[in-house]
Amino acid sequence: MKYSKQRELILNYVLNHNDHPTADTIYTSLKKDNPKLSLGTVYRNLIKLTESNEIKKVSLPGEVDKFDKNLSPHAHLKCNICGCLIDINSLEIDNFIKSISKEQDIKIDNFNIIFDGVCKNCKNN
Amino acid sequence: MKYSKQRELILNYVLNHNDHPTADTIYTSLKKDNPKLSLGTVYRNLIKLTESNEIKKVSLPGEVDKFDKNLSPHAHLKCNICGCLIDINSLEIDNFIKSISKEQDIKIDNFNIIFDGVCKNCKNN
DNA sequence: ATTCTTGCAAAGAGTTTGCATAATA
DNA sequence: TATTATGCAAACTCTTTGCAAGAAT
Repeated sequence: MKYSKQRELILNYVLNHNDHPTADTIYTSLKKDNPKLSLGTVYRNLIKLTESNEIKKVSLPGEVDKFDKNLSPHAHLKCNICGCLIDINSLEIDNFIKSISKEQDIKIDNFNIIFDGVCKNCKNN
Repeated sequence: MKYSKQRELILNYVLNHNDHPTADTIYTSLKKDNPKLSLGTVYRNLIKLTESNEIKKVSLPGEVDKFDKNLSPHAHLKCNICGCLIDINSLEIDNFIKSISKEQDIKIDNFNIIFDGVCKNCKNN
């Protein structure tokens, strides 16, 4: 993979944002200082960065794909109140994967877990 | 909601298939005996049937939406070998939801859990 | 010099929608 | 008769792709 300034900008954008940006968010934001940047380039680089495991893709049903700097296996919670999407890191996930694999006699290589509900902040305010 | 023959056909199709059909699969199949059926009608009815909780929608990342007659909360396993998509019904899921809600201090109303891996059949053959 | 990447625009897949007509209640 | 649903086609959103020009090795 050859170096490109565009790819560096895109990667840095994702690494510096905790809010799971979309391709279009990244494009619109970076275009301000890089008027020649094209949306195709953003898509192509997000795919490459995902394939090289520098970032992760997060797919929510009925929503545009989002990108995540958090590489560890984790779940997501979509809050119905504030609309935020937050990472859920927990040992419970690993326990769950292990016990369900054993119980169901299946092999789990990867998972996609999304909760709909209310985040900690909204729940306690 | 007014009765329609098209909606009945679409609902029955989903109820009689265990393989999580897509809108297009349903359309193509029903069109054989109902040449005037339109894809728009299929989409509109699948939305209505989902809203009235007669069927469920299953969204897999990067794949077309699928529809499911299994109304109980459950997970899915996508087998990397045979390509099948199977329902995972287990009490472990409920335990997981409860313990993670407590641990993270969040409220979970709904979930979307998809495993990638190897199904029981492929694993043991 | 060769290979990879870009910008641009067009095409693609899947889904939704506007509208006149038809069916249901 | 009033409301809801249909068929058809066009529109829409998100994403991918072909190609000639430009940048990196």
